[in-house]
Amino acid sequence: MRADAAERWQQITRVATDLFRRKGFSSTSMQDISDAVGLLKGSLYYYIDSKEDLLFEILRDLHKDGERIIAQVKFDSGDPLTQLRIYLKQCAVFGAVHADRLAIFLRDFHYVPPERQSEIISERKMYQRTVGTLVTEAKELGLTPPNLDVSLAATLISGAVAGVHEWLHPDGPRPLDQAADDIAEVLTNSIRIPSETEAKSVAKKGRPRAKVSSKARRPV
Amino acid sequence: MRADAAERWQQITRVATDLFRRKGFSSTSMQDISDAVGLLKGSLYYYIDSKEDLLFEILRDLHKDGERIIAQVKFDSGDPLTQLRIYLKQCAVFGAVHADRLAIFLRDFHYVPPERQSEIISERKMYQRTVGTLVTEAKELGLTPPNLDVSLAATLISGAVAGVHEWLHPDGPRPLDQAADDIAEVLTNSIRIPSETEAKSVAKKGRPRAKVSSKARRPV
DNA sequence: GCATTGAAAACAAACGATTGATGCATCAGA
DNA sequence: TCTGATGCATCAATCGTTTGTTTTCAATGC
Repeated sequence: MRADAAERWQQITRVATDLFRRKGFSSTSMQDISDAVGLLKGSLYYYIDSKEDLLFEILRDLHKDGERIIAQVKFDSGDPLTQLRIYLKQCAVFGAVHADRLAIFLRDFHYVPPERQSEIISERKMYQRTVGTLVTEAKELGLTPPNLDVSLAATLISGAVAGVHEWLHPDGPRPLDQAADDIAEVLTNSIRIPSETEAKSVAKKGRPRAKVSSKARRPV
Repeated sequence: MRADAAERWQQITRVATDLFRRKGFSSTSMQDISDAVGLLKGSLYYYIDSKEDLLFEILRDLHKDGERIIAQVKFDSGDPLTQLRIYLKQCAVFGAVHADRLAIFLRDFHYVPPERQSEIISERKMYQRTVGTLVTEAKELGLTPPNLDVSLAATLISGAVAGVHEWLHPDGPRPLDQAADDIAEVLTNSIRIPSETEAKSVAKKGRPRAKVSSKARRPV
């Protein structure tokens, strides 16, 4: 077999990932993909079975990468909040590194044929379940406010870390590791018991606030 | 008796909103909409100029509702963290109530013709700017950890509250007002100064876990 | 070392279906 | 009768996909 077959496949998935991310799955045509690859659109079907199949392959690869990352997280040290922090940091890094495919997953997953969805969807539930477990344990140990709604907090935190991919980039101004650390800390802090701090009286004079500027311009 | 023109228009936007939410903008056809409304697809063009125009009208209505809600928020009482809590609560309620159009906005906004996007996009930036301002003020007053990354925290909180619409429903098990209150509190708590709490020794049977030591210190 | 061969890889052309959109006819109510 | 509202037929373009053919190139035989 030709050695560049695998290379072509990688090229196709890479190009398709980029287009799906930018334009969305259903408004990306096979023509778009084949143009970017440099083939005729019919030739793509030598590598894939269908457009939905291509989406499935991309997301399944993401799924595998996600499983591998999660398996590397060590849960055997520290209190639940420390563990949660470590876990959330990993999630943040993962989101930044795989932002493209993650965005496609969160937005276009429903285009995957239903009978093939189950092979992918398990991972996300496990994400949320892991967070939920750690939050629950933290509350049982008295590390959280006693009236904390565990389910709500876990869902909120899961959703927050799932949205990180939209704005955290691996090549941003700050090192990714530091930013992910901060993210994990802020999110973990959201269920910690706050100290009763008084505001230092830094009297601010009349502050202009963000205001609704309705420049009702009608370009129509 | 031609007053049912407005009624038809409402019906069209309502049906389109539902379809756009469930299937996405680009995979919802005019045929789908006209079928649901009970007209032939050609007849829809008596009410709209184009498919993108219909999307624009829907999102602009959402935009207006958003502006109205924000204008009602009172910023003149309490410390920044209290104000932030109030603001985030309003955002959460808004997200739950207008979940359909918000989901469309966050996912399919880029289908709005570029020359019309500016009329809508201002609102979202203001959301984030308001959060950023309040977080900054809180830090200046010493209400947050001194090493808090203001920009990161604000972005994180904004993203978290923007994702609430995916899981918070007005007719959920808990009253919407209570749930939104909890959400706002948890998110505000994320930038509060935590107290150094020690975990109560709650013996957990089963697997040995959660070694509670003096690891409660926060690095960074 | 060169010609032959056969599968891999890509082209070329078309398929039927659907897309958003248009123009005109028609119908009903004021 | 006049006008707002809808039906009806159709447009060109594009969609994802299929089929048959051609090109490319490494392995093979001699």
